[in-house]
Amino acid sequence: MKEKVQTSRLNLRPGSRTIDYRAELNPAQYQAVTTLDGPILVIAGAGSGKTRTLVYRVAYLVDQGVPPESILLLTFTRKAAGEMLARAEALVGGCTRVSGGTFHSLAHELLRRWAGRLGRPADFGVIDRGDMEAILSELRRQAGLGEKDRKFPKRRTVAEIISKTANKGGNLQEIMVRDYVHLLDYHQAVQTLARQYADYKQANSLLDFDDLLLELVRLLKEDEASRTQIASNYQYIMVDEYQDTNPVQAEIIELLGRDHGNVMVVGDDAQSIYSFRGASFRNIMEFPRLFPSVKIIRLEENYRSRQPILDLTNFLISKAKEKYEKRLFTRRGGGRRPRLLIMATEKEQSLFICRRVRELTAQGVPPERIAVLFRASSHSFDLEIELVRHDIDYVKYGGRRFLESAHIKDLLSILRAAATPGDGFSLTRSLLLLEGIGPKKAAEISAWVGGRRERLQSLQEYGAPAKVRETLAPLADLFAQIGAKGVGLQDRVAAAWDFYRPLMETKYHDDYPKRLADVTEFLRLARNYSSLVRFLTDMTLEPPNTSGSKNGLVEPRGRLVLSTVHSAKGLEWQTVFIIWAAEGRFPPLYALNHPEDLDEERRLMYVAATRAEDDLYLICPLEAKGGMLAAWPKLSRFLEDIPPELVAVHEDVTQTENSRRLARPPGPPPPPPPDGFAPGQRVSHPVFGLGRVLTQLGPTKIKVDFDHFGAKTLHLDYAGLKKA
DNA sequence: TGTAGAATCGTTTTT
DNA sequence: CGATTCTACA
Repeated sequence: MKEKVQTSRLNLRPGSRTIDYRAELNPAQYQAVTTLDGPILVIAGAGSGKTRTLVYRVAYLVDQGVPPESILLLTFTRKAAGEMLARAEALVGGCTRVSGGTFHSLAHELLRRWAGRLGRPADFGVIDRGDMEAILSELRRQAGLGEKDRKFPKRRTVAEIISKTANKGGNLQEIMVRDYVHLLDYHQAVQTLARQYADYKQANSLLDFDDLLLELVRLLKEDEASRTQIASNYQYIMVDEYQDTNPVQAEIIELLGRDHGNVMVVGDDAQSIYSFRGASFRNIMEFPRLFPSVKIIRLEENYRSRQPILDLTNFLISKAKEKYEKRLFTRRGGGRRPRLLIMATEKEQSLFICRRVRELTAQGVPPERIAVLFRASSHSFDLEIELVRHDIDYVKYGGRRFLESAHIKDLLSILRAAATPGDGFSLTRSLLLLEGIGPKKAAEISAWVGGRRERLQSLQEYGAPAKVRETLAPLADLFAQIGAKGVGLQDRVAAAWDFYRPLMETKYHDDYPKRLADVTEFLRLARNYSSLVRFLTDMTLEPPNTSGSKNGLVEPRGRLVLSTVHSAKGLEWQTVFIIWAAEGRFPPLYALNHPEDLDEERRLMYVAATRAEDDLYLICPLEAKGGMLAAWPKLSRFLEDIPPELVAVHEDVTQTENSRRLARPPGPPPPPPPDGFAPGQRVSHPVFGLGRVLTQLGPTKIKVDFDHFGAKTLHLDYAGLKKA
């Protein structure tokens, strides 16, 4: 069969080193590694050697004579895949191939090969969330929906609703009733946009991330012959980070594994942090329903962190409302208690980290063994400024990515338009680059092309004044050049760049050099590929998150690591700083009202804290800033009730001023005491906006129902509440 | 009418 | 910094 999927290549040569499985693994790990038949569910705690177990299992299976290409290894993130590859190579090395990658890359590859069975073209384009949002706002503009209506749902929210509907298989209205009650007025409009979006994808041969998985399920379900044939390629299926999968992914696993049941999934319910895209830790508990003969193995020994860190993380997670009991322990003795630092300002926080990183590296700790973690990528902006000023080199994971920059999107859209003539979306974007062509003409021309390759390559024949034809000619030539047979990928990419370079020079004159560096990186990445389509889809499905990446992971050698908590999943460092552990940031403001969201935020804090091996710093600047924080600056609720013996408050940074601030929250200067508010009175709050007074609970306490944040109890001295 | 450029706004997390 | 909205001009 030629339908093997080889998205990532795991290079292994068992025998290049003798592995003594029994000695190198603990009994539970050993059992997981060596069980050959039937489904296995591994419930594992943080730092328990999950990846190690999977890697050893691959080696073991190969030792047992299982052909490596019939082992399918699936992970949720490309980072996890990269990590696994790296460890596997460290373990053995060699050149054996294992099938695998992310669910999305698997789906993409299978769909391309089997597109005919679904009656769709094999050269569909794949669009990411940014593309989806761009399409939605264009559709909204065209339909003239909610013009000048400031309350109209943002394109991001519309995209979210549509994606949730796809993932949960429910209907759009139900989803909106449950999660977007405040937008229910717009339900008709959203419904319309959803329909138009579906039509748009159909017309332009596009699939979004959700479609990839859903279409694969459709293929496997509707065509039993295809399913058996595809499934027979994989004798063993292994899934890492199973708590991050959604029901659609679970279905894929079931469909691929049901013939033999040799499916092993590994996960930790306490680390489920992707519910916003339909993942649920409940999936783990659903697994035995999919595979009733499952064997359940628990890995509870932690090999990463020292006991004082585990004491704290055990406490953190014990407060979660819903969880499966698990108590991690370690044999790693000694270690210091995690330190909790309250600072007056963000600046102090940044300076403290610079100073401490300097000290640590002076003591011989490699910078790449130190990480600073935060809830949202913007939280590190000030720190980044200070790091540059202190000449401390760093890499940053998460946040704005390479592909989101306009210049890379431009270049990519030219290549995509040329490679997939049906992709009118990319064609439109390419056309917009040309002088004198705006949204109207671009849409017109794109419609005229209508997916026909001949027309794409002779754009100048589009009936229009000579001036427009003149503008179009170079682009048509370029498409012809890229689309020509027998041209190598490098030449195609180079041609696109030759075309775009002068445009970029004028369009982004100010920061041309900075963007040029990105393009150079883009060209370098292209050198690893020989097929244009392959390159383009990898750019969408597994984009590098910054320059200098390998396996989607930046080599941090010699550099401090900055990361969002989401991107830190699965990684570990000797020393970890968690910054902005403050109400309104971690947990973020928008989570304060939803208990389920708060539970996920708590797990997020748990994931962050469990990344630390030896030392953990929790830092909270008591500074209200830009309306990001709660009513007044306050330590994160997750850390507030920690028993004092579990953390150390570091004295030399908690200066007198800070102690005073701690004793009484500072907040904005208290407004003159209002005369009192009557129930029903409309009020406005600096952070929560408009609302209606419910009851006054006492001289300083009042309960207000905010339009966008629900009911809240406020302290009148601090809240800055005004009559509206 | 449609395009280009200036001013303003807002910013979770990810496949 | 990118998206959106506003304004000037062809």
